[in-house]
Amino acid sequence: MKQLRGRPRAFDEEEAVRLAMHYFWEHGYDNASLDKLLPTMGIKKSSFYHTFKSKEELFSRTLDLYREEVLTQMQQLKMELGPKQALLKVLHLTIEELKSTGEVKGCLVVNSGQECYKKYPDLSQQVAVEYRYFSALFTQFIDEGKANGEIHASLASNILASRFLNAMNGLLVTIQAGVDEEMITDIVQSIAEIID
Amino acid sequence: MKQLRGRPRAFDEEEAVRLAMHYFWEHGYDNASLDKLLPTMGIKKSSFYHTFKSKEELFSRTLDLYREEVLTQMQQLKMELGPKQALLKVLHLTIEELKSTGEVKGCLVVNSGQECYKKYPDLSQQVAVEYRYFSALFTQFIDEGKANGEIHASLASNILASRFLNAMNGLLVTIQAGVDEEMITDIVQSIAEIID
DNA sequence: CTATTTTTGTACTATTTGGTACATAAAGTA
DNA sequence: TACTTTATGTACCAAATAGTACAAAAATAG
Repeated sequence: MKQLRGRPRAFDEEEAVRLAMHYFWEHGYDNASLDKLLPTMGIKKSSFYHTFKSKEELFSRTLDLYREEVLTQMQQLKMELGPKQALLKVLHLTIEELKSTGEVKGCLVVNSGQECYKKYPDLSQQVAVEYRYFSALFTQFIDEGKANGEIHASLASNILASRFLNAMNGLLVTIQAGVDEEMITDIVQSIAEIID
Repeated sequence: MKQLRGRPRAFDEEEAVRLAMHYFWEHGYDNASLDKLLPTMGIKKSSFYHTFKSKEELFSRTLDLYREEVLTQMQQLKMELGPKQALLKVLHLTIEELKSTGEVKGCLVVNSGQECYKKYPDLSQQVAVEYRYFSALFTQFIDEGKANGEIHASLASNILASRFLNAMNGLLVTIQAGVDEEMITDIVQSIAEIID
């Protein structure tokens, strides 16, 4: 699968997408202008448009990459901590980030869901797809937690997963609305109890 | 308090702010360009900058107006339905909107919290202020519901209010992420139970 | 060495953005 | 009527935006 003809590419495509992903994650889609994105990716405009069709196409790839990476990391956490503690770890990572940096980036997929809603139908639809991956994994983890004996909640696992995800989504919004840390701590506790 | 000198204003300032509020609510702050906002408000650029300092200043006024209007409407609902049912009505309005229009505008203050976070510090701070008004009213309603005997939850009212608000924030995000209506219905039910 | 193919660097473009300049219109005041 | 004050209409502007044009560079194939 080696290069046959023409000038060889001077950058790693996958790595460029990864760098873009982090920039989008930090700044959002619209707010990530190409003029700042391209230096971050370490390539020039001509290379960009030669490799990627458009800004939207690049963003679409970062959404896929993000979902892949998060899912992989969660599987890793599950191996280390078990399914229930893995879910709780994801929850706690948010407030650890808040306490250490004073800010919170949130979830790229969830953020994009809000930013793209009613504005970028294609991206919006992709967000729905990516979200279902998270939902499915959370459901699976909860199932395993029940089998484990770690989770005692009686409701269906997919119901518990959607409630857990919903409350976590709210948590990000609530933090961004500037609610006191004390309240945040209580909310986190109440979210954890969903999968008790 | 009548006009003394100079050409009289040809538009109603309060009404212009209200029209702007609805446009911002529908399209978001950044996405509401002056070129579309001004026709909506029914005024020209010169009048706009003569009356309002800047786009940001106008938006600040719409945030205040929005909070005032929502709080007034909630007081009205409380008089009609009592405190607990008023809170539940606010919750249900979201899915009624979703079912009738297929979309959801959300809460202007909450939406702005996310859009302005890390980008417009002044607006972000104002959002935190407005949010506290909501939080305080929700707390008060829950207090009254307890006194009423309608609400039996044992936790402190401000805790319940923040959990209720948090879950409602999540609901908007979850809807925008494209989750099935079946799940949404369950989530709504679980939110209602917070103030049972 | 020449031709072909692919990538890259530089310059440009058309549109949209929030905001200004400035003359004119419409009122009150002397 | 002349003067002052406030509001409006039209034209403009500088910056930023995503995306293009095109020639030069760097590789392989013959």
